[in-house]
Amino acid sequence: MENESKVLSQQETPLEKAEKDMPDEEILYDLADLFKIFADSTRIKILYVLLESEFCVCDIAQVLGMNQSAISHQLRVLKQSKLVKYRREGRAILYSLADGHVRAILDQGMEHVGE
Amino acid sequence: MENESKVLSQQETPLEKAEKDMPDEEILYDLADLFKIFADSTRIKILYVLLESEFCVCDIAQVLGMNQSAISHQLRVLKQSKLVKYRREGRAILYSLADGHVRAILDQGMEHVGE
DNA sequence: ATATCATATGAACAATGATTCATATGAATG
DNA sequence: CATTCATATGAATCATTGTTCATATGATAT
Repeated sequence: MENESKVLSQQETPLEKAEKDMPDEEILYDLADLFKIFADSTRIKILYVLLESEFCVCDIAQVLGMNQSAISHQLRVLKQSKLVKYRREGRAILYSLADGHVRAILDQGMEHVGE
Repeated sequence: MENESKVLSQQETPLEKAEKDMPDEEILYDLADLFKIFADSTRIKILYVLLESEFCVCDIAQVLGMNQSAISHQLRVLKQSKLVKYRREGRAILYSLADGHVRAILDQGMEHVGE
């Protein structure tokens, strides 16, 4: 007759299961890198501005009360991580959100922050 | 007869709306701080382990192949941000996820990373 | 009580990253 | 074509942070 301890010994332990279910190292790095983008209040502010509409660099800088260079550097980061896209309009370059994931991630975070 | 340009001039511009809809500075800092927690692959790994079950510090250290001190330091960060809780069991201290938000945030991030 | 095991803590170090300043690029306009 | 306006880039600086090493705390078992 099978006793419970014997059955248990054939199953994987929680530790083994945790190890087995762990995503690949590379995926986890990518995930951390994604959250790094959201881990700066300047970038978060930029994303919130772009939730409303597309804007040029100088408008974003004005709303945030920061200099143009700082915003341009951060837009570069956002561009590289495919969270924003851009198009030229006359002299200006208009930035906008690349897709709906940004809003989803911000909203999910806000839910935990609680407001 | 109301013409469209007159109505438009009475409405707020996208820039004004973006400014108005921006959450308070303090909230945005809290949000950035939350994402900072997820912005490190060691902490992400710890959270993934804890998705499975509660574990003691030494088990987590073993699974991740890191020394005990590093894990303890990171658990401190996770504890301070209310993402994990803990209880004593004999000599060991067992850590577990504080609530379901952790899984929700990780899943949302994974969706963008794409796997 | 003392030795042991699990965890926490503090200091030090290296690495990363955000902002500023100065300057370069590059398109548009006169 | 030269000037101007908008944006990008590079170097420098300052702050933050993850890890390690050494050690402290604190509970348990002999």
